[in-house]
Amino acid sequence: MSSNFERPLATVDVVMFTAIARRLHVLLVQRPGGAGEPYPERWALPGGFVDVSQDASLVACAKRKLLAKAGVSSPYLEQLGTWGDGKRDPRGWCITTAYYALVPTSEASLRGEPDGAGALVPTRWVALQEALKERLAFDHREILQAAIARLRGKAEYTSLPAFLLPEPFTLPQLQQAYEIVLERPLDKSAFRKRMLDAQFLKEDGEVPVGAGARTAQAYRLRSRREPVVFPRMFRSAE
Amino acid sequence: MSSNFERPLATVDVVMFTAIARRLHVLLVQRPGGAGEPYPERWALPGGFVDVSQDASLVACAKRKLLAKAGVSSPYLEQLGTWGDGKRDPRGWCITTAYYALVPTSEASLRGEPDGAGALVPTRWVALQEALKERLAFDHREILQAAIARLRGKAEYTSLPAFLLPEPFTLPQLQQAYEIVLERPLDKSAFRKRMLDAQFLKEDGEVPVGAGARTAQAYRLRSRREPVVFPRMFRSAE
DNA sequence: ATAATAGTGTCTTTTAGACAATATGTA
DNA sequence: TACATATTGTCTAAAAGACACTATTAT
Repeated sequence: MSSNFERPLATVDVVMFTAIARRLHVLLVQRPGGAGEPYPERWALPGGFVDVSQDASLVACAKRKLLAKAGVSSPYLEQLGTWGDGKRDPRGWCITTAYYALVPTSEASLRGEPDGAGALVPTRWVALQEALKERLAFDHREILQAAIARLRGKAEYTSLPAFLLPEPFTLPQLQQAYEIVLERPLDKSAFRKRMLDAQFLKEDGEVPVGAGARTAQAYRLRSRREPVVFPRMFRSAE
Repeated sequence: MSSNFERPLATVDVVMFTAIARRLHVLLVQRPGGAGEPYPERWALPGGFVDVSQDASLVACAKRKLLAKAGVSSPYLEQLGTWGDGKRDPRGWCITTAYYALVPTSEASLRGEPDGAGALVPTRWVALQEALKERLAFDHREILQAAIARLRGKAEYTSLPAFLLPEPFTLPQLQQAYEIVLERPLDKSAFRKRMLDAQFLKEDGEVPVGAGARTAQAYRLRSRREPVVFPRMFRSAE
């Protein structure tokens, strides 16, 4: 019967983004160093085998890892893609479905989780620039680059960067989130018009903004599920 | 060790689109009727188990199915997403990675392939409207809907519908491809400006267009690999 | 000449970018 | 009051939509 094919290994990896000190960071974990372990002690994206007896679905598996590693339970989470071939894992033909998540800055608390043997798995937020210099395990560099491309691409025409902010937030903070993702300055007036016209924000009081300056209008997202799509890209992206 | 987890089943499905008689069609195959077969005799997307001994990668597996079922070897092919949980297949926890392909109209020749037992697997191009009425096997209706949403979505701001056409083609034919995908008429002048400004076409002679009418400029794609991204969406999509 | 379809031009509308000007809070 | 930052306004530019107009070919 067809279901008697040899089954490939199945894993889930998660690219978790957060903004720290005005720079994008990504969560990396260090692989164990034991004998027989692939890529011992290399840094890698958090992930692991799908546990058929525990995970109801692929996305449930991703959420489990998100909670275990970053302590967040419902950030923005989207499937990024699936990589599968006979060579990406020395243990055999292996499929990984990758997700990416945007973790609001304040919630980005680290959790050094004990692994199966009770040892602490080293875990840290790494600036994108540094992470791309690392020799990551498996094809995780390629997956990370795909995640960055997806995030940057969607930032050009959706409200996606808003999910990097804890609520409520101000328009200047939102603009800063965009600038962190896109790595270029945006015009203040055009930015504000665009955001307010898109109808995805609702007002939520005012907040002081420090050091003898005017208070700012605070906003919340109308929906934390999906970003809204703008009718046009930012111009300098062309 | 971690690789001793029970492995889920792994399959690949392909949503093949083509344009026939000014309507989008999708390729469906009929599932076998034998005892123990899930969804016997239901129509389904072409697909099947990843063959670890034969397929170098997931995309190679998708290409194999594309060649076997529709007889095309290098149409536009893009990963759509991956569905995986314990309930979508009665045979067990099953992951499927779905691809979608745009098959140029003239190449859409059907191949009734013999299956393992030598019987012919019923295969047909079905108009989208009809396909969505069918009670498809597994979660193939959901996958099909995701593919349609992706195709329509990308048609709003990329040159994707061009991959439905055999080369060379004319601008009016390209406009028709867009109208078939988007299911709404587009303005001729705005459409032409947009396409020509995007620099993804190169001229390739002229072609008569029949019945006492002016000949049309023919074009080819500069690249059949990737569609180009326009700086703005079609307006009526807002 | 006529019909049919390809291709162009013009005007308006929308939205972004540049950047100056105004508003409002704290020290 | 002075300063810092939020917020608004004005002008220009780019691109799309509407739609009328011109061009070219077969009969």
